[in-house]
Amino acid sequence: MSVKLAASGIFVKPEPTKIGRSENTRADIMNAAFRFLWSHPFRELTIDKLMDQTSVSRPSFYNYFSDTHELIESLLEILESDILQGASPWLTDDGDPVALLHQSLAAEVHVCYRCGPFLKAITDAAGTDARLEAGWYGMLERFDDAVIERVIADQALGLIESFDPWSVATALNQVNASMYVRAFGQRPRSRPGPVLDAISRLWISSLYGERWVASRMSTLHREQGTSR
Amino acid sequence: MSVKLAASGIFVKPEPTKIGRSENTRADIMNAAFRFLWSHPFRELTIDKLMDQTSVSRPSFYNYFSDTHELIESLLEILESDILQGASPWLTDDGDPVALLHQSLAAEVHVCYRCGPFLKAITDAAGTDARLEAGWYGMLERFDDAVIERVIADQALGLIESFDPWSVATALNQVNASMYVRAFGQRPRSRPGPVLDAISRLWISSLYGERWVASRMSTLHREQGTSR
DNA sequence: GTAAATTCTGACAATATGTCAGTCAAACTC
DNA sequence: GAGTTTGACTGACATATTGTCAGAATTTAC
Repeated sequence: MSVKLAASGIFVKPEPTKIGRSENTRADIMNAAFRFLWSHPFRELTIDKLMDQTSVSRPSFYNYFSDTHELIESLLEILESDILQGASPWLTDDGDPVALLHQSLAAEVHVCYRCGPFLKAITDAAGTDARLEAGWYGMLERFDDAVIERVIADQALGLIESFDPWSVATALNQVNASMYVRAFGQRPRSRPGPVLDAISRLWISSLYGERWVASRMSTLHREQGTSR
Repeated sequence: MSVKLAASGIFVKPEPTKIGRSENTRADIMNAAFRFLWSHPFRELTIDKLMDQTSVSRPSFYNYFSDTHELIESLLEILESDILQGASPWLTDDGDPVALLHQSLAAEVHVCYRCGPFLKAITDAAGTDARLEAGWYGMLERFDDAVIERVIADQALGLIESFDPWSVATALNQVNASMYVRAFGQRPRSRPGPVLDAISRLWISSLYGERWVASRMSTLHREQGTSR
């Protein structure tokens, strides 16, 4: 028995067939949180209101999470693997780097569009807790490292101009994260098309040069729906 | 009698010579907050601890601000004018657009480096209060609008390729804001040089094309200290 | 010097959090 | 299937922070 989270594509599944109420309760809480955060900001999430949406009482929350931040952290882990997976073409595959980059960005936009309000909840929550903030920055740094690695490889091939990859990679990943939060974090969400346009322009022009940008933009809206 | 905020360049000045304890107390509180946020994250700011750093008692806080968010909002207003002022060359002046843009970005980096931890406090606080969040987004939108206006003007002159200016301007401003918070928001702060490098590369390559980037980068570290 | 106005504070009520001892139910033993 | 063990659950409590208010204290006006 696994529970699908509405409109998010994220599953929180307890042990598939095993009985034990514990794992079910944990998934129950996580699902209630995700559902709540889809229509309310993180600041309105109290443990009281959250547990009202489950079958157990408020103190039971503390059997599974030490506080709301730890709960968010658990949800964040699920999200990270989802995003990384979509971003893999450019990071790992061989082939036209500009095409692969665009494909990866499209996939990332797609995932983040689908969980925008939750993404916003994470960044809001990160500001209120040191541990979660470290977790969030840790995730961003893992993304940075992956991008840096790819940039260095392409610099060695002469595809990318030789500049300090660290600061540019950091900045580019920041663009994405902050755009997703701002554009998709509150409903009604912005349409993903223009966001992908803007992000693609920044990544491609600052890494590979603007001569590639125009060709990508024209086919953009046809491609965006197909990925992932 | 005006009080200078340590290492920030921001002044909170009560009525210059007038007596009246009210305005002095208000400035006293704002300065205490700024000082506190320089070395502690926003989440650790309680009204109790804040007012311990002033000469009056905790309930007095409510004579001046309805809560901590309103206090941050007041400090934000001071900051906005500071930043806008430095960014004016590219936005309003005539001349080589790439040079002016670089000059504006350098000034903005300079200001934001000087109040990095406070900037982080604002974004953290924005996540915990709807009104402050609206104020923060409002400020970002005013920046967006100014950039859009300039982009449209340069597109009309053929200096910038014709693309949807809204999404690109939004993305570019997001780069800056999020980089400032991440790089300068926690001590030890990153050095401003590489941050300016990365930001400049993104702005210049995505707006005017990468052929301008290299020339800017070489002179960068000599220029950065002189502006403003 | 006295009255009016403003600023300040001690004490209170409200809300959310985290803890814990004790209860309850499932599952295991024989 | 009765008794025991294990783990999940809950009511009640202690704590922390917030926001309010009536009255005290201080400044300003006359």
